[in-house]
Amino acid sequence: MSKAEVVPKLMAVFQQYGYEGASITRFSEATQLKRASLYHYFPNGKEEMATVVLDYITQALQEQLLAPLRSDSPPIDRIRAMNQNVDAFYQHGQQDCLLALLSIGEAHALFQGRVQQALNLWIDGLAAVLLEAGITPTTARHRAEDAIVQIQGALVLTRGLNNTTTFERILQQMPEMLLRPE
Amino acid sequence: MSKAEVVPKLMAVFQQYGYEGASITRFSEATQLKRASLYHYFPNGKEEMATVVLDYITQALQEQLLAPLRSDSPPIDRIRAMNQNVDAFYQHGQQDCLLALLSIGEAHALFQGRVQQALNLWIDGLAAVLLEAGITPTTARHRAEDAIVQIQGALVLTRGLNNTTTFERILQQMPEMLLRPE
DNA sequence: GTCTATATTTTGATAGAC
DNA sequence: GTCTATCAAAATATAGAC
Repeated sequence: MSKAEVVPKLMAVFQQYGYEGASITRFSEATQLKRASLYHYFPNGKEEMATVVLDYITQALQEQLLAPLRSDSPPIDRIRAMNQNVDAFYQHGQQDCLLALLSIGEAHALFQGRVQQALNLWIDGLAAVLLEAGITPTTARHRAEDAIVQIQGALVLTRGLNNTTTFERILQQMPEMLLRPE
Repeated sequence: MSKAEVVPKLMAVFQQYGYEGASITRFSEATQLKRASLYHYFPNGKEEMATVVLDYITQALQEQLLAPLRSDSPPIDRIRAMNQNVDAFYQHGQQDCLLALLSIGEAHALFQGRVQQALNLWIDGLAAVLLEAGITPTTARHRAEDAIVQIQGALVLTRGLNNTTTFERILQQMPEMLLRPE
């Protein structure tokens, strides 16, 4: 099995259990590899696994969420395209966000830099579209932050209420929220 | 030391490390009690501790966040009063929300009922104020959900960006967001 | 109510065979 | 590259003294 096949399975474990809840045993079950095999791929254990997974999702962020924002369609259609992929990315809100999970507990100190970088990529990508749509810079930045705030908050509520309707509603109202007149 | 003095210290550990990251050793350090003493108070260990902490914060939610919503001031002032306490409750966004943390990993199955109940109390309390302010029922429910979404999302961003400005801005714009014309 | 001591299980990690 | 075997450390939990 190649490393490229292993990483998404590790990601799934981190997404389900968070950093401290993700044990080597759980990784072993998810990948069908014994503990020692995992250490062959990742000599520094869990911390290295999380680093690789973070790089993997940062690339997914760029390809699946940011790329659609740079098409030549009208701004509102680009945001809708991103949101369709957001919906798939988080499985209608049923999948936790790793950037949020890796900010908790001892993971926070370890991965703060990478998490911050990924979130800023996302915010900057959204703000760029809003600028193109004629929104002023400060407002564009604020609204882009609000979009990520709403996605992350909706994920929390989806889990807490055990119900994806809020997540879907938030995504639906987001394009017009972002592009409303100032 | 009484149980009432112990509970807030346990809460702080859960808030910092999440459910799976909170170990009996960390509880022992935080309370200055040896492991066995903690089992004297909570024979069922960590699960019972989390249950008691959840009841404790549900009460704090009612007293500190919901009570201000039932004053006889104008709706906008009541929401502002709640938000002042939200700001203190989460220490300007620097303290994680236990309702979010206890929805992760194995904690989710254990505490889903209590978490859902607490979140619905909060949403219902906010929606009631919006109804009094003349907002129609469906919109009131949606906006109340949006408020909790924004608070939770802002907490995630505060941690991820290592910066409380977004949290403060979200709280500041929330009263007018909630009461804007339909 | 708090402690020491101890038992048990789980976790993280490594050595070395194939 | 994957495994078995093994270890040390940490975690959960209990018994019983004071």
